[in-house]
Amino acid sequence: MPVFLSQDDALALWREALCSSVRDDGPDLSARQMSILLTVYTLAPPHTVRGLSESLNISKPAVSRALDRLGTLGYIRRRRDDYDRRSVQIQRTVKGAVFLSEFADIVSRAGRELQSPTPFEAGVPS
Amino acid sequence: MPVFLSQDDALALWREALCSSVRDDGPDLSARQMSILLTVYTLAPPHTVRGLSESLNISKPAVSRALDRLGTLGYIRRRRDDYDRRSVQIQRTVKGAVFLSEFADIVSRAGRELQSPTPFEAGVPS
DNA sequence: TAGAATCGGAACGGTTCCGAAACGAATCCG
DNA sequence: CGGATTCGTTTCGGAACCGTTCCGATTCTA
Repeated sequence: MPVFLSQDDALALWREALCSSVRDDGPDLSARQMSILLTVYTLAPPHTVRGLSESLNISKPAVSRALDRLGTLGYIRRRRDDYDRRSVQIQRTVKGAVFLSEFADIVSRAGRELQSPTPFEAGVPS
Repeated sequence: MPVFLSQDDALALWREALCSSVRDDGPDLSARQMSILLTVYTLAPPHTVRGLSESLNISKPAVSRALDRLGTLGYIRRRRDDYDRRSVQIQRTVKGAVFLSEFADIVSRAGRELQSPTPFEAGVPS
């Protein structure tokens, strides 16, 4: 079901979740790295370097490097495709699933704690 | 008003919004950089390097460098505090407000489109 | 079977980031 | 006044990342 968020709520939700993750010493992933990780874990496989590169509009080497980083963190694994041995399939790991599960909790909690009154108007500088 | 999100919805919302931003060639901000930007724009001023460093559990030089990056993008501005000239106040800019407003729209749209269309749209092998 | 196309990744030079330590400037305090 | 403290920034060596280009391996195709 759809969820309707005002601009202020959207930013407050994002801030609360992101700051919580940062405060708890979560890995400092870039937007690209996080989007790759989420794509691999929430959309149907198979996931390849080329597919991620095209769907996210990122260069192939950038995807490859992001996978290096996510692999170092233990969040994904590369596996050669047996039917097309040029290809590599990106696979999920238990550690990555745990990380995203905890992250989802943080986002859920941030949503639950949303207050209606705008903390401060997102306006222009004085 | 609180918003209740299941784990799956939380991750789907985050993925859809983040991937949209990445696809549209949005700046590849790290979690730390984005959390600083959101804090400056959605919580009441004044914002200082030390305050951000403590509230986000990041080292002071890391905050200073993140502000360099956000300043280069034109999203924030530094301003010497006239009452304590050791301090620097982090100020908002029109460009930063525009960026966050557009980002909020992306998040809102992602929420609105939750669990509606095309569960298996991407990455289907040819 | 030979050539073209596709796959992921390595090499390259340049930029950005990290934490620790040290810094100048400004303020506080004894 | 003068020493201690606080503030933000700079420096350092080392690591990660960027896009471009190129490469070996594999598969497709004529």
